[in-house]
Amino acid sequence: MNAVEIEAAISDLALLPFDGQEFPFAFLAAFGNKETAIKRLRSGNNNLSDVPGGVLQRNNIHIAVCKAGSVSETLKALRASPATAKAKAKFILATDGQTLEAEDLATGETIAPVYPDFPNYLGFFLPLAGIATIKEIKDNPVDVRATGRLNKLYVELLRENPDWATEERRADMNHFMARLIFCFFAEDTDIFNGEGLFTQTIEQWSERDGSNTHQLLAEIFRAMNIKSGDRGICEPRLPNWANGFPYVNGGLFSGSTDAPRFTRMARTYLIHAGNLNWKEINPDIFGSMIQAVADDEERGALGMHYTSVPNILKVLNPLFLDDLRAQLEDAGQNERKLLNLRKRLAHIRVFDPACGSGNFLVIAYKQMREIEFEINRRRNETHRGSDIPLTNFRGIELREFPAEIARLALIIAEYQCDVRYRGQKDALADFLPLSKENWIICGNALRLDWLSICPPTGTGVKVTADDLFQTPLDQSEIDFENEGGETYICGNPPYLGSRDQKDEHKSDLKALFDKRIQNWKSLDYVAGWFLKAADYSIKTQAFTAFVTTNSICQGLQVPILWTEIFRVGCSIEFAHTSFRWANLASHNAGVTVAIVGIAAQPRNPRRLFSLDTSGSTVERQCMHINAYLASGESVIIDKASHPLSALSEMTFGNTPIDGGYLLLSRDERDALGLTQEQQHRFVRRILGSAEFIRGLERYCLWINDQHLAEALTIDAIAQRVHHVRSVRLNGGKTARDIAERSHQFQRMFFGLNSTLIVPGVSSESRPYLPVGYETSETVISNLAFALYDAPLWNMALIASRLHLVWIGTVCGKLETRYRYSNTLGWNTFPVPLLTEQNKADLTACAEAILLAREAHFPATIAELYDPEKMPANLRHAHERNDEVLERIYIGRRFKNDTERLEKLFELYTQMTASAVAQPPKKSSRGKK
DNA sequence: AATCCGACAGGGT
DNA sequence: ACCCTGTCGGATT
Repeated sequence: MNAVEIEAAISDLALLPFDGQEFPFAFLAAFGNKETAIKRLRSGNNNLSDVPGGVLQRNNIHIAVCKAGSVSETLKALRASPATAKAKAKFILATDGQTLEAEDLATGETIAPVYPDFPNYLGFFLPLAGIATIKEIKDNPVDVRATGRLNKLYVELLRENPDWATEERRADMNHFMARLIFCFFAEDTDIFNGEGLFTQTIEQWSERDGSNTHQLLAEIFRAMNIKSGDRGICEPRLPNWANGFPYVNGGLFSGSTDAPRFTRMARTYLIHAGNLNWKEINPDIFGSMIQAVADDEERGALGMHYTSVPNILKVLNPLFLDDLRAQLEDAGQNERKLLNLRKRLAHIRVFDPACGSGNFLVIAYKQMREIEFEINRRRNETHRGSDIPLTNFRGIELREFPAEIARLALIIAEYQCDVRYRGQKDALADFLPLSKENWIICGNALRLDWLSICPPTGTGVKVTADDLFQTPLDQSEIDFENEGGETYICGNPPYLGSRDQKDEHKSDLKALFDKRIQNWKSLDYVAGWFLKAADYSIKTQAFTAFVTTNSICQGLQVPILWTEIFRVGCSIEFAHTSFRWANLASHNAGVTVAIVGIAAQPRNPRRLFSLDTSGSTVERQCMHINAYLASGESVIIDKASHPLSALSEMTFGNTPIDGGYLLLSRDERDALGLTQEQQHRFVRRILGSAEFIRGLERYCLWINDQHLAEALTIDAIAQRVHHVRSVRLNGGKTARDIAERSHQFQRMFFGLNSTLIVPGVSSESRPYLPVGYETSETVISNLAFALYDAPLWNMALIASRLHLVWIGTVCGKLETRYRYSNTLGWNTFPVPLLTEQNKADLTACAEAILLAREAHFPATIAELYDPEKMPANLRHAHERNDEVLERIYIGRRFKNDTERLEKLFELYTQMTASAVAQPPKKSSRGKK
């Protein structure tokens, strides 16, 4: 269950008449306990309580219902109960149906609301559902509740008004929801005259069956679009109950006042939502929660998508907030400096070209208001109106609903800041009517002209949007109050790997990259934002920082994207290396992201952030940050089809493309019922990454053409080949191309005498890359790389710390795992010319590593290279190997990985600069 | 003809 | 319900 569902369940429970017998079980059920678990507790089997009327669930909660007036004593008894400690309860809770007291035993936090109000403490109870660590949700239960209630309303309205769910009317529906949210907020914050005016008006004047609710709403909306001076003359006359609503407009209440039809339930949901305290809505996170309401795909994870404030600050602080705060610090009490800073604040534009529901803009705005307030405080002008115009916070968003919400979130943020810093009275005086300017553009950011939406100061650029999309007409008429100002571009644009892009995404990228660079089809969708930002920055001196999938700074994409960004004239000003971007949606694994800041005139020093092992941020300052987000001159590693140094050829393993029919478990192999001789002829051991690393047993059919006829006489084999064929015929082009030789892998490579195997993906926790020596009988699958019949000293290189550092930097990654590549990592690996003596020494080192492993037979590679348990003799063998190899490079051990990487980049640059073509080398690879 | 990638995916605990 | 760690084969070059 997610937070929204739990909220709904406990709210429902609190509304029911109190039933002492039932309460503990209903409470547990509300937090997602299964029927069977409840049944077991009810029967007493799993009830560990030693308190009268108590229910105790292990590792969870001890609940007791007591007679009226004895709640406090009962809680005391629960706290003192030996069973509470023994069962490791996290919470204790006592209630008599009048009041409820509970304690979080881990934190000592207690609550004591009157019974019907306990759902207000959702955040307190969330650890019961295992979502304790989410600070934003715990601190903002109102946002979760609001989301849940609006969602119910939204779903019910669409059910009753199917026409509003159509493409044409979705915009109306979204606009309608935005209006409601505004009204809910306004009635709880004195923006409307009278607390609860909106909800009460609906409740009093509409029919209980909901039949005329839409008419009421239409009238209220109409009122909010009529200035008070015009109220007397408008046609038709406003009814009295609508006349109490102020003129708001601001685009929010202009246009059609149409409202969807309500059912009895929808009306109840509306009132239920209105009864929440919207004053406490937190626009930082409310927007990202609520946007899921209008998104069919996201609705299942309602309230689970939000971008946490600390993560957003990872972008905004280095981009410009740190600098503002430093200037504030520097100003001290100096009048002139304070005024300069205030003026500077007023001319800062923040532009998020993928703004979603406005997270980044809202937080940037709030942070800037905080700084401005500090200035005003030092100058004793605390009631002074803000000089920071909301219209300097611009955004582009593709989806309509989030775009509506973003604008609303900014309006709410502005009001809340005014209340907080200037007081309720001043805040109200300036609030209505809303400005009608529209600074959140709904459109495709990759197709729109950013210069028009966020024009450079002093130029009169008109909207020149691309033919496909229309920019709102009045857009170019909005003046930026940005004369002599600064522009900061930020955000978290969508990521979409090359393979997962739809035609529309591809064509967006094509419009940007085609005719400009090669191989753009392999870029992630997010790359489009970086290119547009780079182009924009060159013209306007803007600074940009985006959250991005880390893959644009790894492997294949680096030479494609960054060569162009650097060519345009931008460089990386600051960066945050890979970290996991928490996404609460269960099963939706968090994605690994980086933050990259680019600028045409980057400020110094360059700042490179990363997370240390304990998860806290560390900052390094350096002269340059390269495209791999490492400190150092801009070196870009291109793929090479043969080794640049004098190394053996490494080949990609054999791809089955078999739907599982060429691959065999041991049981499947035995089930073929082959004779010893047949098995020897047609079946081989096969290794991919997992098999090699974890020592798993796997086999495959391996049929040479000259034995095909014989193989097909064996029924079990013939059937499998037949299945492979049909799988391939139904597959993609790659598969169809080889359908006519379905007894074989895509390729049939193997070693004549020996094979070195390097896994394609392996855990980053290991201190060395796994590499193994296998007999020629073993087949290497596409999930690993192979060196067929290569001298053993090659293995010494792969097993070295130097190589791990190189691979970890220049190859792609799977999240943060090492992902090996022959073309990007092995062929580019810079190695000094090795003497025969060097090779002999390295061969001895490799043998020593193999022997050290052998001593622990049958331990797997995963066990041997577990950083906690790596055996001492193996560690020694690797130390020795590193010692020998590093002496070949620089005559001593390297001090650290930074030094290793610098040397490797240096060698690589030398090797590629000398441009002496290496003769292509063919290894003695078996081929049939 | 040869591989690189995954707003992941699947197994283990 | 996380935590750990690498499948699989299509799309792209």
